[in-house]
Amino acid sequence: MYYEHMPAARPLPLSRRPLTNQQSAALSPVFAALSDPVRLRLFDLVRRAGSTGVCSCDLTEPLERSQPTISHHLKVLRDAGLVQARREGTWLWYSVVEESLSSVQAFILR
Amino acid sequence: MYYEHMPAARPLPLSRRPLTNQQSAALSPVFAALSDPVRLRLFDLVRRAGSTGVCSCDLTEPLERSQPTISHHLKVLRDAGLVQARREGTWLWYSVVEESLSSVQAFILR
DNA sequence: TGCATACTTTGACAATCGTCAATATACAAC
DNA sequence: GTTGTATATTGACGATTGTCAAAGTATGCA
Repeated sequence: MYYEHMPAARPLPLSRRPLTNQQSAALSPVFAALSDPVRLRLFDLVRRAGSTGVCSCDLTEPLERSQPTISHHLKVLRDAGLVQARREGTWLWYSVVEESLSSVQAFILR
Repeated sequence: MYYEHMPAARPLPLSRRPLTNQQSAALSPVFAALSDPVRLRLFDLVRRAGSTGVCSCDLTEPLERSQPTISHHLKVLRDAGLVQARREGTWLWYSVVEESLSSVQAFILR
């Protein structure tokens, strides 16, 4: 059953091979970024704002968390490549990175 | 921009409303279950085994973790509803719960 | 320069997590 | 019963996490 015991002459197509260590290491941070309920709602609010984006200051109230906490969560989402920030004066406008969920989508449909 | 300021007379369709606290609380454990690289590969190996399933004893070696650790991770995946176990003698055959990723899929396409 | 606003970083805390060794449980065969 | 195999649970450990108060940084304006 373990894949090492399979014949090597005809390798499976790439997508049908077991997830490699590197693949899982690259993918798990995306899942981790969405593994917190506050971050899930945060990402949803940002996505809902569309290409215009949403000011970070408008996110603390609906999520009932302190401003540093929201800033922390936004950094996690940013580090995972899920959202991006665009500065406009003192404001930061957050918007989702389009197709950032494609790796998750690919894993589901794998 | 905050949704409470939107007119209430014509509510958005259910899927276009902001993620509720309950929805995020129900969804985040699924993401959390897949947020660890070892569990990601574990889930992938189980899914790869198809409806036949795979014996837990065949999972410790490829993942290079101790038996209790694999057992722990399998429990996390089980609690998240991602995999299920069927006993056959002393063996436990693990298989994925079909459509267990539908909630994740729904969130992505939301 | 100074002040105000928007946001980040630091530091601390309790809580949770991933891991393993040791132990316990479940089942089959004898 | 005993013995052996498969899996789960317990307990401990360091590491990471979510949270906030406090302090720091950045930008704009007077």
